[in-house]
Amino acid sequence: MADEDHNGFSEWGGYFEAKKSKLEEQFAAASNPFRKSNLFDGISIFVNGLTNPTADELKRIMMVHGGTFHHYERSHTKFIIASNLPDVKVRKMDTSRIIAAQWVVDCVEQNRVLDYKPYLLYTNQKTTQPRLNFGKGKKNDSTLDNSTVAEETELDGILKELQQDVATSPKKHISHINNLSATTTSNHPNSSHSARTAVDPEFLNEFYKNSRLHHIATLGAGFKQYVCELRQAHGNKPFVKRGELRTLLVAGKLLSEDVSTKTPKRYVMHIDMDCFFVSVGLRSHPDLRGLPIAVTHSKGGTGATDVPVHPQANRQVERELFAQRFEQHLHDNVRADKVRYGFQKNMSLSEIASCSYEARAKGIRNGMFVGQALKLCPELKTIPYDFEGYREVAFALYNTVAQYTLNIEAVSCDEMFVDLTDVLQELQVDVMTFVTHLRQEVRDITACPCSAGVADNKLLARMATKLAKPNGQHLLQTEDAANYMATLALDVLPGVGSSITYKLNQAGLSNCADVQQVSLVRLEMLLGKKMAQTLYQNCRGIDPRPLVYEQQRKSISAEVNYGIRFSKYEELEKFLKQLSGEVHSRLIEIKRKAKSITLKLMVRAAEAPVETSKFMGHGICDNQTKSLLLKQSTDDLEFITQNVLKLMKESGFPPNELRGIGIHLSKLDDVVESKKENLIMNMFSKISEKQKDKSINIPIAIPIKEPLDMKAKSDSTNVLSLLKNAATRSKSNPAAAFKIANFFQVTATESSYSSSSPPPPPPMIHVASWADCFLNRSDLQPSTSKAGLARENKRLCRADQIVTKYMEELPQHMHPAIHQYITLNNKQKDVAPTVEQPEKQTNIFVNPNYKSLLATWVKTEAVPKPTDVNLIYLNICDLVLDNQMDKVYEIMKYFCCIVKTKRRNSCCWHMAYNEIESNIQEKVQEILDCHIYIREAIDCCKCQSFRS
DNA sequence: ATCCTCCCCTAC
DNA sequence: TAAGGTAGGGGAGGAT
Ligand SMILES: Nc1ccn([C@H]2C[C@H](O)[C@@H](COP(=O)(O)OP(=O)(O)OP(=O)(O)O)O2)c(=O)n1
Ligand SMILES: [Mg+2]
Ligand SMILES: [Mg+2]
Ligand SMILES: [Mg+2]
Repeated sequence: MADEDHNGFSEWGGYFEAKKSKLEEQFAAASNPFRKSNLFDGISIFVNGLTNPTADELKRIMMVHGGTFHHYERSHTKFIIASNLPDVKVRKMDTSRIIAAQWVVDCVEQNRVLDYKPYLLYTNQKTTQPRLNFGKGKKNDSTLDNSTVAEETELDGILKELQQDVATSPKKHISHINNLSATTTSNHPNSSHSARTAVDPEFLNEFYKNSRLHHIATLGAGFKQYVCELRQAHGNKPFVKRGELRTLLVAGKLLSEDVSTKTPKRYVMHIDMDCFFVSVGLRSHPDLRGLPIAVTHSKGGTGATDVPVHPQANRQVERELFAQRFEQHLHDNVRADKVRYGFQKNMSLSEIASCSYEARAKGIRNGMFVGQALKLCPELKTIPYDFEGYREVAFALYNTVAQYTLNIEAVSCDEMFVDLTDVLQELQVDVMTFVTHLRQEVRDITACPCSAGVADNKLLARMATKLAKPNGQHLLQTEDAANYMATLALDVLPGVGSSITYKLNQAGLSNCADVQQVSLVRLEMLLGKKMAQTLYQNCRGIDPRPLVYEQQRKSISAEVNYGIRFSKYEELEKFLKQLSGEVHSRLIEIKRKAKSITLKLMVRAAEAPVETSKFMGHGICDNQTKSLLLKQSTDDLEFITQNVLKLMKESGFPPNELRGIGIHLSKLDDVVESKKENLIMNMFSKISEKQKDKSINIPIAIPIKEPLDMKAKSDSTNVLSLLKNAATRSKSNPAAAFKIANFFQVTATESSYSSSSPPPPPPMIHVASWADCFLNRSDLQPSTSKAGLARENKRLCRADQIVTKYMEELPQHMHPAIHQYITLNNKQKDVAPTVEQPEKQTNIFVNPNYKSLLATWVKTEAVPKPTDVNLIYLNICDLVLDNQMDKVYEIMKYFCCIVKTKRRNSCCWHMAYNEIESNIQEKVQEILDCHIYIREAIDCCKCQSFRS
């Protein structure tokens, strides 16, 4: 609670504190004196939309009977009370908690907590998981929080702070604000179906929500970022936790005596959670401990051995094709078995994300199909995913380690390398004593076991972890390394998978001992230079790689190879646009720009059956990739989308043959140290820089120091007022107005071309389509024709150059939102030149373009200025007073949406929104004696935790 | 030589 | 039914 004053948070103290205490007081005052029973003790509800009794009434009932009323949905909200909800929204929700208001009434009437199931609104529920939101704070989970140290150290504070702000990938950010005038349209609660194929607009969300691989990838990337931020925030401060541990160890007489004389030795630790998903899952299924368990989407049991299979799917054929194509996989045990048994009739092809060690004893492995696993172990129990839980435990793991050292190389959400040399040096403690303590701490906090290996390089540390698992630790001495390695199979080496193992096997090498006997040259012939070098060293236990603490991202992508079934180009195009939006928002999230766009396609192999064995799977496919080098790096959605569509068209594949689509952005520009000082000023100066190296003579009107002047004058340096001033000023000061109008008219003309109309079609020269090259495999060497195509593309690029230049350059120097806003104001001024404006500034929302303005504000300001928040609030208030409730609703809805999508992790923005919203609610209450129903507020655990 | 594009491979 | 993503390393072969 005391850690809100980092990163400009404190600016928010006032707003935020006010809100917090108000809410708390409200509740405390309302709940205590009037309580009649404890009927709803421990039960919380959130009212979504219009209900009978009303939300207010339900709130009163809950309070009177000891329950909790949530003003917005939280992760731990027990029930959502609703009467009917729009279909679209229902799909995004966990319908198993949505019940009718009547339940509350009936409970009170009978004075007991009734079974809620008869009151479920949606009975054909799907158990979907919320899609990962990395930036969401820890939820108030007792297993995690109760056991953390009572006193909050400084690092602790930073940890908690940063935990909120790390990169995210939330997947449920559309605002749910009920229309004020909502005469709730007729909905069909039971028509709610899951999005089966990518044709359904909800598919992308639904898929990502449920994709384990998406979740672990996102988490992994998040933790790499997290480590960077922790390190940057930490500076040279001491690690408080080290001192505590030292005291503890002194008390227990566990410090090594002679250590001070030892030559400093390097200690690399590798730490990894044991069967991560399973361990997390078992926390809520304690009865299943000790049994063979798997985490999977499939329910398991008999259902999984008698799964419905599409009548036109042919598992036998697919199995054989797979065998032909991926011969090398048949020598990989897991995959070979997957082929041999997995494709048997009616066996579930759902993958096991993680299985318990009891299951492993029966031969079950991570990644195996459920059907096959059930053959190995018919009593295998399955448990569902708990993505939120993985996030929490992963944070706990990282945070625990981070309190001792930040020499951490993040590997994945359940795994990292740590250089312990420093800590050990300071603590003068034996390595394994330290590791024991650390692991115990992780276990205490997470209730999940982990294992750790220590050695003097990463490879051996990994090997040591393998030896240690499960729930153990191991120190691998370098002297023993070569001998130990000799006993190992090849594929246990990191970087050696089924293909390389296969190649080596073909060459007569079947384990590390064999490879140790082989010359470097021979390995090079087999595997290429780099792999040979690595393998040559690794099989001897040598690994010179340093730990990389701050990992710099090199690319970003979004890919879906599941549920891709299109019949028309329009469907495909719609999906491509969605997917472009997805990568784009990820790109924005990391605040970078990309210079290269790659479209990756999975296309049904000619021989492969149209219906895949795995439900909605990609089956056997050929992969194709096509990339485009931009003239300049971009983060413009429209531009990216257009290029993606262009690449797609070039590919020429029929939509119905596609089985997977991915968009990759690479050649990212350098990271900018976010000096969010005054973005708008940067924009102005960028324009003038551009001006210099451009030979076109655009009259530049705003001297760089103009905004500076404004800054000085208008006591607030915020974007909003700057924008407003720029606009107003143009009205009151004709000279300035001329200049500004002049300038923006020029740029606006160019940009309206670029943003509203698609680029002109390229000259119609025959270009061999990408698919042509691919489909007529027999005709041409693909490489030749591809090269030809590439050449062709480049030429076309050059032909478009002049137009393209504008299209690419303009949007990134000045945000279209901003010039549209300003231009519009100026245009209006031109059209109806000017009654002298009174002192009172015009309401921002009078401008038809207010949405852009809002969006720009949210996007450009890392931390919203109180002045701006106030301004927005006052402006909306005006509308309320003016009884323009439709507009108020519209604004709030949009604002909420923007904050949620653009500022997922920024609690100061969440609070800004909440602040405005609650104040507006009050105003509405006061003036109109009614309430704007908001279905879902900003959904962020961190903010919530402040209030509870 | 060195770069680039289009792959393939691996890991979680 | 099922949710087969994502990032990085690196090789082959052509362009420069
Ligand atoms: N094919 C795979 C491999 C892993 N994972 C997920 C689930 C795992 O729990 C998590 C961590 O992967 P690990 O390789 O660390 O495997 P486990 O933690 O499950 O087991 P171990 O005890 O071997 O580390 O990643 C997955 O979804 N699919
Ligand atoms: Mg693990
Ligand atoms: Mg792991
Ligand atoms: Mg391996």
